[in-house]
Amino acid sequence: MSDAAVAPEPEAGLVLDDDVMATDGRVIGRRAIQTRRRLLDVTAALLAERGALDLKVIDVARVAGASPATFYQYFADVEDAIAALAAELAVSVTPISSMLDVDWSGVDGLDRAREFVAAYTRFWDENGSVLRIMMLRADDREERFRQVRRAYSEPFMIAMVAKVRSAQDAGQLSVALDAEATAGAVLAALDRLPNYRQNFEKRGTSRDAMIETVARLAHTALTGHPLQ
Amino acid sequence: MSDAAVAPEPEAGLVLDDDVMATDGRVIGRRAIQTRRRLLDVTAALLAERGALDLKVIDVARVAGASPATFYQYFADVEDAIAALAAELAVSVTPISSMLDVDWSGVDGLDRAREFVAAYTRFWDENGSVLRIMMLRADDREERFRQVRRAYSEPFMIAMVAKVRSAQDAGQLSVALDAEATAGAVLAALDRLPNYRQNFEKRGTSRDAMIETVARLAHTALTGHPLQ
DNA sequence: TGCTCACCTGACGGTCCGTCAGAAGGGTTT
DNA sequence: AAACCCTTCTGACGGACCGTCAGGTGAGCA
Repeated sequence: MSDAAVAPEPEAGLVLDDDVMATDGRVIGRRAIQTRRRLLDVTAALLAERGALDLKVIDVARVAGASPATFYQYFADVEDAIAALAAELAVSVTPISSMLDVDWSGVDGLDRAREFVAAYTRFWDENGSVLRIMMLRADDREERFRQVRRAYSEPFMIAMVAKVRSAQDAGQLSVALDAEATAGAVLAALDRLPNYRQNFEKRGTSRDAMIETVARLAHTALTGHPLQ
Repeated sequence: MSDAAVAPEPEAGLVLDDDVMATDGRVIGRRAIQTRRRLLDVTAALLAERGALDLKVIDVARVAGASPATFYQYFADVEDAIAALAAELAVSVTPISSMLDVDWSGVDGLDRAREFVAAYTRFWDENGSVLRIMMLRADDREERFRQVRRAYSEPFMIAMVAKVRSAQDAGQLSVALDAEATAGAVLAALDRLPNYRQNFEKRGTSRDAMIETVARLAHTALTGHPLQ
């Protein structure tokens, strides 16, 4: 039969599919978990394909081979599904924030910075369509997304603030710089730059050059080492 | 008298209410211009008040005291109105991009940087709800918003790239830094940081400290002067 | 085979969209 | 001021999508 709707990615990854509840509060079983996952995967796919504002429940359901009513069994609305996707990303990004645990003040600090920036940029390339909505709705003061964004950003902020403080303690970095603001500025650049990439490439700036440059700027801002 | 033929357009009035067309292509008169403006103002107000995704044509029309059909006479849909608002912002931001025309390499360079960052942050505080959608939809590869965003960002990019290049020519700044990417990183930080402000203030970082810190980081990135 | 319960869906009232044809406004001519 | 005309506005409508029921379906088990 060719009536099979889009086959969802079998690669599950580190998802929190256990302890998931339906909208009526009951804990769901194995079959329901699969259905929910299919709906989430289709939501992510359509989000990447069309834009952010053209996402209809009816389309997600149809592509997932389910009825719209099924969608509402697991999510209050489309944003609820996007929030669930964003919460998964907040978990799956931790390997990247862990990359900040190594010291950047040594001779290979710039190499570590470069690896980190490359990994973070790649993560945005892969998940930008969900992350962008997370950012937008958090900026819009939607509490649900603010919480998810905090969970997402916190590890980066903590690690970067620690770098700034230790550079300041070592006398490498001016204490006129606010540690939180410095970390925030670096993270802000990392969060927006991947979105500018297409424009850069149109102007002749390659992805690698962008990563190299941002790595150097971040390295300087977080360690106080001179710009090289 | 009032219809002086050769009078050059006073480009100061940052609104493009002249030469505005209805969706059917006809040039509209004075009464229609007022109606259109009312609809735009209400759109901006509701956008700031509720979030980005909860904006209905029917609400805009009702608050503006018009019929939904009137709205469609001037805009194809809600996004079209937001794009028009963003286009106005791209014009009204030019006084701020002009602030970059002064030199930052002298002893008062940091003061100029601080003034610039403060002005740009304030502009985001006032117009963030429209700018955020412009950014999101441009990131979503919506051509209309990409064009508006380019018009908005271009003056900043040009001026910042010029700063980087001249610092590199003067031997103040490493040529390992790509000029476009450096300018983009600074602009990226400026575009996202105002949105993090609330979180900062919750953590005890004041608005002024944020501006001060970002000004120092931007000053260093664009001039090559050491971080002070 | 038939039972059971977790899971799924058809169908429906309601809201909003986007588009007409025609009404209302307001300026000009007679 | 009445008649005219062009611009601007709107009531009303078919259609799309929303979100919610009550009831249908099927996998596992006796």
